[in-house]
Amino acid sequence: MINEIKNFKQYLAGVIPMGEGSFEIALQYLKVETIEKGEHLVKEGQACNKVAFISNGLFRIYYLKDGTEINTCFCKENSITSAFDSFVNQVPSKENIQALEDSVVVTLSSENLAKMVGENAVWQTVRQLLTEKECLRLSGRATSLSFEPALEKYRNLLRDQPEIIQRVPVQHIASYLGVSRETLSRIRARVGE
Amino acid sequence: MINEIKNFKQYLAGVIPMGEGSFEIALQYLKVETIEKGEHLVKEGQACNKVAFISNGLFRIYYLKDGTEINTCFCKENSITSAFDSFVNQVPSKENIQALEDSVVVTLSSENLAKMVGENAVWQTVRQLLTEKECLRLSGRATSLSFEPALEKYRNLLRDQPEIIQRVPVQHIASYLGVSRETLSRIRARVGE
DNA sequence: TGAATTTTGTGACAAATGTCAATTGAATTC
DNA sequence: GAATTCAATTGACATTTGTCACAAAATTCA
Repeated sequence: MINEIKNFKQYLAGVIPMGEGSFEIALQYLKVETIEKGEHLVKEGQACNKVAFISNGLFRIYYLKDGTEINTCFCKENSITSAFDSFVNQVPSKENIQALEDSVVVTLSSENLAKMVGENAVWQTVRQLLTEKECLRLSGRATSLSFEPALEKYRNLLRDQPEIIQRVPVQHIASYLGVSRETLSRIRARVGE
Repeated sequence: MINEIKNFKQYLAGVIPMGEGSFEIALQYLKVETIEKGEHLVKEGQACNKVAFISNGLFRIYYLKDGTEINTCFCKENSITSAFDSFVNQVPSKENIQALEDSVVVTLSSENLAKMVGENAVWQTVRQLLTEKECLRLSGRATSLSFEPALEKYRNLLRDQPEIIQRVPVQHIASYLGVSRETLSRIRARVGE
């Protein structure tokens, strides 16, 4: 089994204990893709009909508001990324997913996921758990966006996802936190980070 | 079948087509509760082990930050409310759910929901769909909190949930939008609403 | 390497929002 | 129905943040 698939298997094992053979159903459906820095995994307007497990690399999810990009999420190796609304409701995506580093992902189409759910109920549970995880992430994001002043938002990010600050250009972080680049610049100068 | 249960059945029919008899499994597990204005359905620190379908009335979900209440959601009749994190992960709730009007709800414990999933797979799908719905709601909330100036936040709320503005005290709306009461007051004066 | 481009940082100022205090208005209670 | 409490509004001012302009630094690419 190639490394990327192994990583995915291991990731799932951390989400739910899977009996022998449950994962093997997936093998025929999984696809390994290489995405270069700057390339898009999903573009606005496309239907995003897959989820991607990131074996290696880093992505950002963003959408356009009045012509400017607003980042909503950074996804790094050993996690799953997708344009959620598009994937779930089979509608064109409003979101873009772009690689911030050269990346390798394992993709699974919604169609094939549906087949897997039919073959083994554990995959339904996987789907449920991943959805719940996404809920918690979004809930945390909503909390950190409301009422926190810019400094605290930055500190929270520093606490919760310190790697992001190392690996993501400042302009993208600013947009993620909902502050201007300049404000974030000044905050960083003050924090001494 | 009493009215509240009927309402719940009808609500579910809108979420997923349920075959004859699928809903009837639930009857033995559902409980109808009356909550007076001001009372709490869930309090911080408790484990929230149930979801509640609101047949009648209105609730707010809020948490405490440095002693002040921050509202994260308003839930009205014909929708479902719960302290999501607590329900899913069986941990003490950080959220409070309080009735803003005299209300009647139909509750279902997580324990019983699990039983129902065992008896009929459609309930697993119900759970999945409701979780996805919650994701979309949270995603929308995160979007409206980030970068929108106060005026636009208010306009968006006016567009998306006009009833809330009629039925919820202004102070609670301000906290929901992430602005001070005073600022919201001034915005309302300007908008002429 | 060196030029061009992009990203980041800084200063000056304007706009938006928060805070505090006082007032008005509405709801509740006795 | 008057008194009391609570909620909402308004004014004055301080603080935060955004915007614009430009400089410095880093990165990209020929």
